[in-house]
Amino acid sequence: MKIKKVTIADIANELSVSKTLVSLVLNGKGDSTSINKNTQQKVINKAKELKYIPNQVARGLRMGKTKTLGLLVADISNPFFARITRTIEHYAEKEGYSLIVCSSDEDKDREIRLINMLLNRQVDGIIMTSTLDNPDIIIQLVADKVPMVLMDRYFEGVETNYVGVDNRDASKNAIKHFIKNGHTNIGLITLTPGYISSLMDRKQGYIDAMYEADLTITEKNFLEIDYENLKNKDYSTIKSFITNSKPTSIFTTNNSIAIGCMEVLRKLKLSIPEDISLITFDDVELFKFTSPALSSIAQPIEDIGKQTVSIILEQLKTGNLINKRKVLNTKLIIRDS
Amino acid sequence: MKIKKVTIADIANELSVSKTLVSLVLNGKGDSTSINKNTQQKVINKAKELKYIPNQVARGLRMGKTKTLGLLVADISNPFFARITRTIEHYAEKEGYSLIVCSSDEDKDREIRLINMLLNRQVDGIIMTSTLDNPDIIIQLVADKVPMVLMDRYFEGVETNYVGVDNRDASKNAIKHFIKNGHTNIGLITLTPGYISSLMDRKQGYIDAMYEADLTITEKNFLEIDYENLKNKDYSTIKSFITNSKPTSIFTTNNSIAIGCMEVLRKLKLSIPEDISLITFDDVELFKFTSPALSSIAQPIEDIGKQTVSIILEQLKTGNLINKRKVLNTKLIIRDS
DNA sequence: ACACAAAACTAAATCGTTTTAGCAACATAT
DNA sequence: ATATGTTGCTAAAACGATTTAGTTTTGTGT
Repeated sequence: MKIKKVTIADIANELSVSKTLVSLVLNGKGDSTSINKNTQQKVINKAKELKYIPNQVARGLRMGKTKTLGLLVADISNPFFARITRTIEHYAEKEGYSLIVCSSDEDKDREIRLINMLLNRQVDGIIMTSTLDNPDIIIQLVADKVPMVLMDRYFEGVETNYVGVDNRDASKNAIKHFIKNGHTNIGLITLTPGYISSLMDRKQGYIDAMYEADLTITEKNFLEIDYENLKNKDYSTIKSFITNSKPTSIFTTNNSIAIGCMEVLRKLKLSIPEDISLITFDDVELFKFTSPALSSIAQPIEDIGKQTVSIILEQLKTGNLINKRKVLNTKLIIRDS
Repeated sequence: MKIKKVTIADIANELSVSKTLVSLVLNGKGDSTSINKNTQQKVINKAKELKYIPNQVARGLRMGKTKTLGLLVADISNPFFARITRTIEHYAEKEGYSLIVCSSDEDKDREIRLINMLLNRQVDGIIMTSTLDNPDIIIQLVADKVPMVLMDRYFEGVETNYVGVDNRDASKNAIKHFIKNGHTNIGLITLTPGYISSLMDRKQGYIDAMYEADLTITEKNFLEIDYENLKNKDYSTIKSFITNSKPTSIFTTNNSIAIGCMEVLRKLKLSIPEDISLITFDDVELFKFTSPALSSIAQPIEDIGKQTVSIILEQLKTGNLINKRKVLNTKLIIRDS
């Protein structure tokens, strides 16, 4: 049934040499351990002949490293995370690392399970966008010296690596753009788990801008929508928010909310930007082609991925935990909305 | 530097019992091997106390299975694959499987390297959208009894599992729609690696429809664009295709090409559908909101993922290779383009 | 008090690698 | 002739689990 796999022992037996020798040669340590060139070639040939495939699992057990990184995102099907994943894969691969990818679905318990799964699997490091409200587990990971980078979301007071953007400033600029264009009733729609740092900062940026412009903010300016509802495309709360608060402009804190918002506006036969203006965090390629083209805050996705990998690799190479914070720049793209 | 990890031996030592006992208890085999309830509880408590985390790598080595699946897609940042990945993750997780995700980038050599990487890592099975022109490696995998499912793309004459859609029929219907609306000069834009089955079938569906309607087809009806150019947003070939062939309608064989096409049409100041109609394979959520809303062929993404996992799990459970072909239905969504 | 079964537990092998510590043979230098 | 070094190789331990094939202890019936 199951085909017997070729091991180092098979090669050793066929050539009547020791496993040690085979291992040494196959790991390129033949020269430094003064193994006969001839013998080396024989081993290499035999390995090829038998189609030897090294067993990374055995290797991982012995060496205590798996050359695997855990990547925990909120939702891999969200284009923002999908694109980040692609760049992370790209840079990780260069150094021989593979990725175990998983989605927390913005569910705290699920995230904890997944972190444990990744630890079970002995990943060499974890990259994550955490949705936890309580960073105890993260603190534990730091204490256990697990190489880690928080992406997109950090925790106040937790000493670990972080790569993200200046959410507060970016949002502030977007809102200032609204204000400059004469808006005073500006709505903000964000996600319910109120403790996600990136989302909190985006909200704070909104508040900053409003405050600076001496505009009043009340509860009627804010809507928080459940991730679950968003996922199920249940946009009823958005609908009632818009009909009740009647904002002249809306800022959404991520791309999925923006899509929900467009859906609702269309249903309500409200047009953008005539009736309501819209700016959203996260740029998606197609926003350029939506009707109207959506204004958005673009994150430097390529760079986020690159920096993230670079930090985690530095930890893996040096063996020391480091504590870096990279705050990258966003770009406010004003289109027609 | 590196914190010593708690092993089964630590628990055994602290309680002065054997490793065997600990292992048995922790695997829920305590009752069936008649281990004292009291002892069992002690082991469980101690494991919790020491924060024992089972080492999946050691487990994988001993048991010969890693509870990991390899998922090889063309490009994880493409929404089509990102969404499929999400559903595969979902169904795989239910049975305790994690995913090593990687992107071939439509590059044959890269794909071969990635397949070997997955085998190295002893994944229990491989799900892939292969971009190979020569299926020798796939045939070898079948011979080696590696559990596998081809997704989206199959190989003629290779006896293995496949989950996908009826590309030929779906495309044919789309083209028929064009023809019904009076189009005779219908362009088709597809990807260069001409041997990807799904893309070939989509082209064939086009030919079928044209043939049935007695419309002539020449080379001027077709454009193949390099994946590399598409990735780099170099749309020059699309531009010259449109200006030279002057089609009144265009069928694109995937979502990225459609986006490139919209970009070019915009640059050429040609409007959809007045100057040129457009239908594309693959539906993306935002197509609903593009200007104009893009007509498309939607694949049953949820179902593709579900069936794929179900087939690979069946193989893993029974230990037998099976040979299933699931051809699912698409939906032609006619919007305004 | 003795046999016999059931309950409770364990030593050691195993999975496929890497690596430490060392052996044997031969060459070179003193 | 003896020490010293180099070349070429290997045995065995280790990584952390699971599992086979036991052994020992306890309980029950006669």
